[in-house]
Amino acid sequence: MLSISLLSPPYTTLSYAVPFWLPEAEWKCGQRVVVPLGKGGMLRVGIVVGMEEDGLLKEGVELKECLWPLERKPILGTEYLTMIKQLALRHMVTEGEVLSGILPAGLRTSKVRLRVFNGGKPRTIALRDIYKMSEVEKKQIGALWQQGAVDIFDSSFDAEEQEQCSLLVDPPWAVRPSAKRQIEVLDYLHAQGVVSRTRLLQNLGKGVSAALDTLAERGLVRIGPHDEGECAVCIEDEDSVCTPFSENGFTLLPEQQNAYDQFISLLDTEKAETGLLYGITGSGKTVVYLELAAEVLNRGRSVMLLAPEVALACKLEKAIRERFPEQDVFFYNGYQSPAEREKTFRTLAERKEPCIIVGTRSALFLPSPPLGVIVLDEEHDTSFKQDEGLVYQAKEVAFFRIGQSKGLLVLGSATPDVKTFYAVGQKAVSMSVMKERAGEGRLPDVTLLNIKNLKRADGILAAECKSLIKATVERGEQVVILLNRRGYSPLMYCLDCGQVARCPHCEIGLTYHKDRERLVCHYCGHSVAYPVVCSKCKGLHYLPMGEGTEKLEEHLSEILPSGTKILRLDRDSTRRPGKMQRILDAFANEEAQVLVGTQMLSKGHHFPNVTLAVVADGDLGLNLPDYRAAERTFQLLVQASGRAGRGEKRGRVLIQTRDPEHYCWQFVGSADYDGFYAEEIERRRKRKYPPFIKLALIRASFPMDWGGKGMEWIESLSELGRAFGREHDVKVLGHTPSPLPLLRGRKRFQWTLKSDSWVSIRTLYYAMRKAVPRGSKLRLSLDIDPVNML
DNA sequence: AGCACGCCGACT
DNA sequence: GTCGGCGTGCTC
Repeated sequence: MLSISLLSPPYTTLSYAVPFWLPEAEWKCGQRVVVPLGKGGMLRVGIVVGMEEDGLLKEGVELKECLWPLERKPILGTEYLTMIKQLALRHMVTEGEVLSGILPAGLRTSKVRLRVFNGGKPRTIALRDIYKMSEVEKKQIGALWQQGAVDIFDSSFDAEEQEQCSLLVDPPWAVRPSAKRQIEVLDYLHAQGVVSRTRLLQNLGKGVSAALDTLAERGLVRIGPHDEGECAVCIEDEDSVCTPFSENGFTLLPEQQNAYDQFISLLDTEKAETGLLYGITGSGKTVVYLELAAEVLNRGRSVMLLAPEVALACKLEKAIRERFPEQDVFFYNGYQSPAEREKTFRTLAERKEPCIIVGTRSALFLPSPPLGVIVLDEEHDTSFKQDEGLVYQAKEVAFFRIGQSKGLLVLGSATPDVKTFYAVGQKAVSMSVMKERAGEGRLPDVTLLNIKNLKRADGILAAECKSLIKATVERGEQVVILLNRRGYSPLMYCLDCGQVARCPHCEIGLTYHKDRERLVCHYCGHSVAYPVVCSKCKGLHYLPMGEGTEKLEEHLSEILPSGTKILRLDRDSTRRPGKMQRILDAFANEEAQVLVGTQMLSKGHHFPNVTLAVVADGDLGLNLPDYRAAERTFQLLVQASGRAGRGEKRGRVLIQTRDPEHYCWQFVGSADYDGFYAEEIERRRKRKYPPFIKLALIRASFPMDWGGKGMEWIESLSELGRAFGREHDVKVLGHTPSPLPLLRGRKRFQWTLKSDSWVSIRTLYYAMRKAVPRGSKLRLSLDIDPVNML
C-alpha cells in the first residue's frame, strides 16, 4: 500500500494500492505519482510519502489503485521527505499543503502525456485515457514502461512559457483615456508583474486579448519567452557599480580571517553547528562567506547562500560568479518563471557533485547534494519568514537541513535578531565579531531631530532637514531619504462630509497614487480610478492628508535647486522587471542626487557618494502593536544609517522623530547594538516575551456577511481556549480583533498564546480546530512565533 | 479543486 | 409538475 500526499485540495495523505499493471518496484518514496480521486475519477498529483503495508484506511472506503508514476527516479530524497514531515508537524498542516507550497508549479500538474515507443512512430497517450483503458491494455503499457520504452512527455506549459507578458513602461499610461481595455491590462500588469498570457486572459476575460496585442505592437508591453538566466528584478549589467566585491582581492583582513578560522573550526567538528557573523555594515561579511564557500567546496560539499530579497540575492550571485567563475551556480527566487524554477529544481534533484545555490528564502527548499554550509545573510530580516500561504521561518528550516547534513549554518548581520543573540549567550550559537569597516568609510554622525511641533502644512520634512538636504546636493553629494509609506497620500478626506475614503474589503484607508490617478488599498490591492464620488455624500472633492514617497518626491523637486534629479524606489516604481536594479544603478552612477524610497532602500546597497541619509519618520514602526517594534526600528535605522558615508567622506544621518525620549534612540545614534540588546533583553525578560517564552498567534476569520454566527464561534472558541489553557499552562490572550480587523471581505480575530512549550500551544490549536466542523466558513490558522502581529 | 447531492424558486 | 440556481460535503 502506498501513502500519497496530494498536492492539490484536499491536500490529505491517502492510501492507494499498487496496481496490477506496474509492480511494487516501480513505486518509491519521494516519487511524484498520478492517482484517481473521488467518484468522477479525477486525476491528481501526489507524492509517495510512505509504503507501509498497514496504512490506515477509514472504514467503508474502497482502496483505489495508483495510476502512474510521473518519473522513474523519485524527485525527493528521504531526508527531504523527513524535512517536509517535520515542517507539517511544526505548523500543524498536512504534508500535501507543505509540498504544494514549495514545489514549482510544473511539478504539480497532472496534465502530462505518456509517449510509448513500440516500433514505428511513438504514440502519445493522455493519462486520462490510460485510466479508462482495459486491463489488458494497461498491462501492455505497464510492460513497456518497465522496459524503458515509455517516457513522460510534458506538453502543457511550453506554450505558456512562450507568452510571458511584462510591462515596458511606467504609469501614467500613454494611451487614450477611453481605451478602457488597454488601461485594464496595464493596471493588471502593474499590479501583478510578469504574467503569462493565459493567466492574464483568465483573470481579465478573453475580451482583453485584442487590447493586449495592440499594447504589444505599440511597445508598451512585451510578450515573449522569459529570458534564461535573466533575473526579473535585476538586470545583469556588466559595468554595474553596485557590486560589493571590490575589496582587496581575496586576502582577508585580520577580523575577517578570524571569523573565517572560527567557522572552519566549526566545520571541523563534523557536527551540525550554528555560527553568528556579527559584523557592522561595511565590515565585509560577503568576503567571509565567499572564502568559506571555497573551503566547503574543496571539501566536496555544497553551499547555499540566501538573502532576504531578490536584489540582494542578485548581488550575492554576482559576487559568487566572480569568485568562482568555473563553478556551477544555481540561482533561484520567487520572481523567476515557473519553467525556470522547475528546471533548477529538477537539475538539482539529480545532481551529485557539489555546487553553489544562491537565492531568496524559497531556494531553501531546493533539493541539493549534501550541504556543508548554509549562509543566511541579514539574518534578522523579517522577509526570511514567509507568513502568507505556507508559513515557515527560513532560519528554522535551514537549521533543520544543516542538522541533517551535519554542516554549518552561518547567520550574518550587523543587527542580529534578539533571539539569535540570546542563543549566543546560551552557547547554542557561536559568534564571530567584526567591528571595523573594511573600506575607507567611517561610521556616520547620527542626529535626532524632534518634529513634535512640525505643522502639517509644512510637509513631512522639518526646515533644518530641508536645508541640510539642499546644502548636500549643492556640494555635489548625494542624499538618501527613507519614508516607509508608498503612494502620494495615505489618507483622503472628503471635503464635503469629512469621510475618509476606505477599501470596501478591508476598511483600511485608501492611498492616493497620483501617477496612476487611482486610490489603492495597500493590503488587498483593490483600487478605484480617481476622482471617485464619496460613498457618503457623493461629493467629488478630497483633501489629501499625509505624505507618501510619491508626494515627497514631488515636494523635493519644488524646493531643491532646479536641475536636481530625484529618483524614487518603492514597490510601485519597481514593478517592472529590471526596474529596481536600473534605479539603483542610476543612483550609484550619480545620474541623480536624491533617492527617495521605502525600507527596500535600507538593505545592503552601496553608494559611495551618499553623505546624508534622512529618515523622514523614525517613529513609524515604534507604534506598531508588536513586541518587536523597538527591535525592528533599531534594525531598520541602523541599516539605513549604513547607507551614508560608505565612501571617503564622512556621512551624516538625520532621524526625524516625534518621540525623542524612546529608549531605542540612544543606541541608534552610535549603532550600539550591544547596548540596545542589553536593554531590550531585560524588557523582554520582565514582560515575558520571546526568547523567554514561546509565543504564537491563532488567527480566525469569517466572511463579513455571515451574520452573528461568526461572533458566536469566536466567543465559544475563546471559552474553549481559556479552559484548555488553564489546564495546560498556556496563557491565552484574547480574542481581540486583528490589527487589520477586516481584510479581503473577512472579519478577523486573533488570540495570542504564551507558554513554555510548543507542544501545549499546538495541542490547544488542535483542540480549537477540532471544535470547528470541516468546511465551515470560519477559518483558523496557527502562526508559530509570528513576525508581524497583523 | 472539482464534482455530486440536495433543497428552494421560476418555468414550459 | 420539472429544470436548474448554488450552498454543503467528500474525496483512499
